[in-house]
Amino acid sequence: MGRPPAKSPGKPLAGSLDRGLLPSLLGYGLRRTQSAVFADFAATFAHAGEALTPGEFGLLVLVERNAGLSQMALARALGIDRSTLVPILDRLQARDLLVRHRSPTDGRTHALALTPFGRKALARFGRLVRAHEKRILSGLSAAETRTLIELLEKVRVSARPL
Amino acid sequence: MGRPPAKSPGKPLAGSLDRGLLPSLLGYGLRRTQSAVFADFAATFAHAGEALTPGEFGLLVLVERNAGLSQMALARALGIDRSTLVPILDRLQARDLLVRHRSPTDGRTHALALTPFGRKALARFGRLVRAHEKRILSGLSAAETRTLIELLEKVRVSARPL
DNA sequence: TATTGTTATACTCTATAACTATA
DNA sequence: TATAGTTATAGAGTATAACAATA
Repeated sequence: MGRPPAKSPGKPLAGSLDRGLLPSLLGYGLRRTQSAVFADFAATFAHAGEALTPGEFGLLVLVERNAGLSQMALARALGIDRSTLVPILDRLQARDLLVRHRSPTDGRTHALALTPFGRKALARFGRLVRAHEKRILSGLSAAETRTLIELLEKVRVSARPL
Repeated sequence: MGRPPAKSPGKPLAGSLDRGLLPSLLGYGLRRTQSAVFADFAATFAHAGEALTPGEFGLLVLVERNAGLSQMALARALGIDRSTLVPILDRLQARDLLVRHRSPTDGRTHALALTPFGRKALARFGRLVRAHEKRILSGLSAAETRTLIELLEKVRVSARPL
């Protein structure tokens, strides 16, 4: 949930992957763009004295909107294994952003919820994410933004479902 | 260089990140699409009995096109630290895809090059990548593909240069 | 001194397998 | 038995710091 930024390529070597080689190299463009977007996300938070990864943000939003959900349900929604989720929740819980409550109805599950502090923090995080999104989309018109999101979605469904 | 696929989200919980929350959530769409594309890449290679990550493919192409380059130059081109590159090259060298030659002019550097076997393998890999790209772009017209790549590039330059 | 490659170390994300508690 | 959460373990990407060889 938050691989390090991987700085953008330095000097373009002969035959950089930028173009030429293959039909389109969408995969490569996607990776480069994502890397830049990730770096911008991190820089936005660092500049505000906050620390959060895009994955953590998504997780917190999910918990806020589905208070009481179980770790299994959350793991499924995030597309990760339940064991992968454990240390991530440990960290967020250690930061007092969320808590694991014992479910009264099913002793096996934990009911996840944001703490009051977590809710306040998430409101702050949301503002930062909005500023971040605004910046990375600053070169696109509203129509282009919609188009981009639509095209990404089309690609996503064409990629192997697995 | 090749983080595991991270399966696509399962059942949509209330308030999935899919829409609503923020202006556009381009970052989220980007991550999901990239994850799906990565999975398709892996599946394409696995189906052909080959194993390679997008990062390894990019590295091999760079070495093929810039035979003799140093590890520092390659690390810079890939945007990773030189120490990160070492185990990656170890692995590719162990697979006999590339070799580190001592540079005759500068004893500190290694001149990287593909092996004959590596060149043949890369030709095979290129065909698989083309098939993969064709599949993930199957839902887009040629014009849409161009548009997508252009818009991704625009986003990339808007994201913090860092 | 500065640079290159390597090693040691440390995170994080990812997974599988096995264990515990509960159903 | 089956499910939820945890732990143990392992592989890969990422980095920083220190070291040897070379410039």
